[in-house]
Amino acid sequence: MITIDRSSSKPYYEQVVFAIKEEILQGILRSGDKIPSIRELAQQLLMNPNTISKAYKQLESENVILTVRGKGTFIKAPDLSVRNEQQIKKVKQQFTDLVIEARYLNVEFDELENWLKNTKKSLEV
Amino acid sequence: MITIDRSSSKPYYEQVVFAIKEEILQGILRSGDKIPSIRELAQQLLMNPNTISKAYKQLESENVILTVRGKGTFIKAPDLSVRNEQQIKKVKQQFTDLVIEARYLNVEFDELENWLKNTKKSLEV
Amino acid sequence: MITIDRSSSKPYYEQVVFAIKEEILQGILRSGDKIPSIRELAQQLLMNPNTISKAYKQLESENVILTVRGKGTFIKAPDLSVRNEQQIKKVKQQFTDLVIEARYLNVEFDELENWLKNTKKSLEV
Amino acid sequence: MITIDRSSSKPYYEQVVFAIKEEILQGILRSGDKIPSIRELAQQLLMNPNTISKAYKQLESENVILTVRGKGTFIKAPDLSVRNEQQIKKVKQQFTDLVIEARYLNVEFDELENWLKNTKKSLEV
DNA sequence: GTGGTCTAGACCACC
DNA sequence: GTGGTCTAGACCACG
Repeated sequence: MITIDRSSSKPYYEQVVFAIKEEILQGILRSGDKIPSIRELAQQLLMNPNTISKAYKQLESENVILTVRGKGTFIKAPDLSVRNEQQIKKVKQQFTDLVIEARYLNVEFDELENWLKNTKKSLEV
Repeated sequence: MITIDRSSSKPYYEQVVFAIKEEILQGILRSGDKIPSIRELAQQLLMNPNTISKAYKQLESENVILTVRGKGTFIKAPDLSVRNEQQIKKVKQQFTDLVIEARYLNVEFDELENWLKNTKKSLEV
Repeated sequence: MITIDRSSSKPYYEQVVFAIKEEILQGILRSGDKIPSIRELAQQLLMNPNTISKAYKQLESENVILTVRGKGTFIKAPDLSVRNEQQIKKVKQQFTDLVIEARYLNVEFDELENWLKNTKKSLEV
Repeated sequence: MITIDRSSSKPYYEQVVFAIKEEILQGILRSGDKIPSIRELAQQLLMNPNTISKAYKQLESENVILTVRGKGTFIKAPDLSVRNEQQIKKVKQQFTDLVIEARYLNVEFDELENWLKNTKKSLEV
């Protein structure tokens, strides 16, 4: 179940994109599953359809979902053989930045490793 | 030496904040060291003094630097005894989100651990 | 209603910060209330939007208000369980200094107690 | 013994003014006592003579000290019969502002009364 | 419509 | 010389 944090500084549409990806990784959504239409999800989350539309467009451009006219929107099987190295580089940069930020807040590397392990566990289906 | 990525979407002033923190963690800047004046750094980075000022103000509010009137700005010894748990919580959330993002890009957990280790190494003084 | 003392040496943006806090303590503003947009308040007080923005940013960093994108700015419920002892120490120092200053102006302690009591009354909702 | 907090945002000269007043209230300095010359105090506090000069000038304008050419500078007996109501009004405003600030930091009125009492005690000669 | 960022240029207090 | 404040005006992302 997607929930939107309206007080977060993260754009709503990014939160939606992220939530879908998370549910896929958790196995809640699987390849081929149908996801709600833009209007449905907008109504469900009390959001503007434009916002959901933007999220779905981004998910499409990232090859996460597929929209079939007249049928609906479906989860696509992730292509494990291809890696978007450019994207990964970005994420890596953000990762490093975040580690530095955490270190500056007196978070030890051991603690960071724990964070990583816990996230790993939470994604095991 | 601070460099600004003008094509990044990260605000300039945040990049400056981050760069200073990084240099401190790397041991390049040490407690008591003088950092360039607002005007100096602005000229050096070809930026507006207001932008640098914003960065310095944030660093001061985060207790990273100390401003002494007419003398300049100095690195402050981080208070290792205090942990801002509220801030840490935020960073942890970002960390978890980033891990999920990375996993979706087919980055294995082993690779993430390597990123962590490498960052650790780069910060060893 | 916020009024700015343009002859005061206190920065405008601090006066705004202070005025908002005062209205909250007086019960004029309550948790969840919407406050004017930056542009609105700027126009109303005949000030530059940047100045109001600075005030709002400080209020947000102090956890007094909450900014919701495209919706506006709202009063946040103060977290009564957390005390920022570092900040309190600063205020205590200022308080003590001010008492000494007052004593030097021949203000008796009884009078100071009255000031305190009157302020208390004015904040009783 | 005067000490200057070089990391404070309070101007040095104001700190000097304040310190002299405090010593008078504490009974360390009494009416007629000779205080160091500008040069002496500047050397002692490792400060620029201009700064001390500014402080002394302000103290003179506030009728706290008296400079006798060729003799030195002396503490003046405070005139208890006259009250500078304008100054007091200013201080009262600052006082009220500070109380509001403290209240916002979850400092109860009882605690503020204690601060007041403790300051009173510390000034009893 | 909202707030966030950045630039440019001005003035001020402090040292 | 230093940093702090304020104004003016521009552009952008988000909803």
